[in-house]
Amino acid sequence: MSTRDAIVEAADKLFYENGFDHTSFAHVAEAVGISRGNFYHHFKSKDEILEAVIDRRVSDRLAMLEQWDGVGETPQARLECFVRLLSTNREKIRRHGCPLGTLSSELAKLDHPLGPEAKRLFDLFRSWIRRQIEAFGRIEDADLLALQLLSMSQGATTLANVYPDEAILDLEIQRMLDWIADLTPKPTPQADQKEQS
Amino acid sequence: MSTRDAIVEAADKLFYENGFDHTSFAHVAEAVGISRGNFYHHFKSKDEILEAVIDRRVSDRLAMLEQWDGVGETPQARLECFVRLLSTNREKIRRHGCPLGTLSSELAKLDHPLGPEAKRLFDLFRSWIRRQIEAFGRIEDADLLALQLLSMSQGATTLANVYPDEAILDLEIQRMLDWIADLTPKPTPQADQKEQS
DNA sequence: GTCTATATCCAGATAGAC
DNA sequence: GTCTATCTGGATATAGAC
Repeated sequence: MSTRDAIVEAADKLFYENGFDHTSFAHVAEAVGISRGNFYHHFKSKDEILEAVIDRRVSDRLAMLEQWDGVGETPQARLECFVRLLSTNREKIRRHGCPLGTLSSELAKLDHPLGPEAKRLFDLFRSWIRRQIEAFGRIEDADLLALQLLSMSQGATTLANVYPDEAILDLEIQRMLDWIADLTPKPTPQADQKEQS
Repeated sequence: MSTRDAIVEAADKLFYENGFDHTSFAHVAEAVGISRGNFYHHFKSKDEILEAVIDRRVSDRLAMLEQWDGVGETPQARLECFVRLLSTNREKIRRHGCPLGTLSSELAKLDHPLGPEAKRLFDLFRSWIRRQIEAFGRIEDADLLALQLLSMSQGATTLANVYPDEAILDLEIQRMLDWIADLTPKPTPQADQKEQS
């Protein structure tokens, strides 16, 4: 692996664990095993490293979403991949929150020019979830429902970070799974007022 | 107002807008109109200012919750005060997120010793919401439902911060109001119409 | 490409005059 | 109680040797 990639990988991890602003070159240098001065052969500034980290996260998540596209037979099974991600990473989430949400929040507070770039990560999930929901046939409100699932995941990860010692994340995960199950089109047993035409 | 109070007030605002770590004494000094050196007559360290800011937020929210206790006739009306708070502060939320959630997230990333103190702010709302729900007669799951409402508010504020230009916060607020309405014990199951469309 | 050495700046914190 | 002046450390960033 190239030194550049090693820097981006270590910075990605440290930005997540300790925050972008709080992470210094000294921290990254120690993690990679190089000297501080060496950074500037690969990056002109700290912001350039942040940009590379965001790009790395984008391509990483993009690859993951494309892999999920090949999972299961139903959009429900694919949406469950998203929820399962929270379960798999529960320990990290409890300690450091959501890698997307916390970065976005921090850059917003710093009024950082790359804040809008972090939004791309959310857009990635937003549109992928929307496509799954559209596969249910719910075209009109697919985007709103996608935002709803994203909102649930952000609420779950934030609370799990506040109360790391409680089983809150698992409860929220179950709520999300139930929500996905309720998305499935089913014959309406009780009187339903709607379905115009 | 004493200089000490002025410092805490300005620090509270700046910590919220720009983050605790990123806010320097120079920023606070300029906002208050005093010199940097004067801080140390009132506080021994920056962490002491943070502690005072958290105490201020706690007593501030406590007073607000006590005021809400006198609002309306039903627990539903009181819970709506909580949701209305998001609506009233929508512009600040879009720009800086939730004052509780973002502080808690930042202190977790910094591994700051006062991180657990920030949790007190969540506990305040958690127990207040729980009491309102218990007033509905739902004793067993009141705490879980309180966490659910807190989770919704955190998801809503985080997404509103990510997508400040969209009307996402208002949609989430409506979802929360619907959720509160569904909490109300209903005599006739016929009147139950959920939005499963 | 990687290193050491250093420049520059700004942070938190201190000392002491008034 | 407030100020100015200063200490000290750590941050980003640069220069130049190897």
